[in-house]
Amino acid sequence: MGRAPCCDKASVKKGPWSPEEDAKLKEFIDKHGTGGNWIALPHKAGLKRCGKSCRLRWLNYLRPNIKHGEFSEEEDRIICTLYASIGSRWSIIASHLQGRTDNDIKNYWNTKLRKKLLALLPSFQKKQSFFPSMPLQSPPLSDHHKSETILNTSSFYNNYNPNFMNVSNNINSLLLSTTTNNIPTTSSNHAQSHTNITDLLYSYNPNNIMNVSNKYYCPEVKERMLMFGYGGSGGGELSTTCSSEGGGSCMSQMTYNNDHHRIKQEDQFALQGFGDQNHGFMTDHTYVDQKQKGCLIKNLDEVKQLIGINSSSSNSSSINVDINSYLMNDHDENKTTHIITDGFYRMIDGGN
DNA sequence: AATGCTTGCAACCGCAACGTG
DNA sequence: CCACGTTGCGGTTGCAAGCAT
Repeated sequence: MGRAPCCDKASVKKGPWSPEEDAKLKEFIDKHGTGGNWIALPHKAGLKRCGKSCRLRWLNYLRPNIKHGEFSEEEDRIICTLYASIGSRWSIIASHLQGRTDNDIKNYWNTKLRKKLLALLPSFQKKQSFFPSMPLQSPPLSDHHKSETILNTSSFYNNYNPNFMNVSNNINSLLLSTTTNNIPTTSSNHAQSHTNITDLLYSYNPNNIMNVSNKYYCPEVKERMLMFGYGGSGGGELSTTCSSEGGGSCMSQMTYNNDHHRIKQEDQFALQGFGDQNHGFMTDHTYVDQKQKGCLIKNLDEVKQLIGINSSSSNSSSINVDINSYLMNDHDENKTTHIITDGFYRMIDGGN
């Protein structure tokens, strides 16, 4: 037995909104607000639309101060930074970009920005093995996405070369220098594997392996690492056997207990601060609230600072963008979560 | 000019979280 | 505490426009 539909699908219109519908919705909300009830709104406004559809239309298109059009380099960097930190939490990312909607950012990422980053991947293809003992699998691709040739995760890791630290000097040059011509694609823009870009963003830095304990636990990261195939034992547990010594030959060791609710509730603490105090980019050392223990980005200014676009420096290459050496300090004794996530920024920063 | 392919984006869908009685 | 309705979110899809052949 399925859940009750949110509206009578037989009597609601679907598909693109007409200018008349837009005008009706906008006029109604301008006059009366949403009334705190989107389900009832279309009826009151005289629209033959589902409440969810009205809400979406308003939020993504009709509400004031929506910004459409090209994303700036700064916006690119912010998106990349936040994506590397928190993953596909588009609403959170959108909250850091004035006038952008989560849908906009999601589309932009999926169609353009990810390609820029993927363009970096061929640099790793011919490299030597780095995670030979670490089986990885890609998530299933939707039909929409299956047609594209992708770099598989295993080859990415298996072909690691420490020299990849020097691939690019900074994120700015990365974002500017890559073109779609470099991208190993075949037929569909939809087909690039999320796995691969995530691998890129999460690529491992051996210099950091010794520093990952007692850092700052990022539940989203833990969750996502499993989503992207690091968890292989089916019951939600993963234990990657590897050495964390001698320069590091493994990136993670963790146990996962399917505690998604807890993870979700910690979202509220996300974006308040993040980083690795051992790498000297935190502005203070009081940011770890034992109650919160979140993956925390303090604010946009900090993000900008971390990625080298603060007011004091327009040269992002001069700044160590070691912003994702998070975060591994799960105080639950039943779990250990050691994940390396700063490779991306180290990589584009030349490994400093 | 016609056709097929690719791209970009608006919109839909389903699920989880949240709020309320 | 529970049930149920609503909201918010992220993944996915459909389609129009642009591009290549």
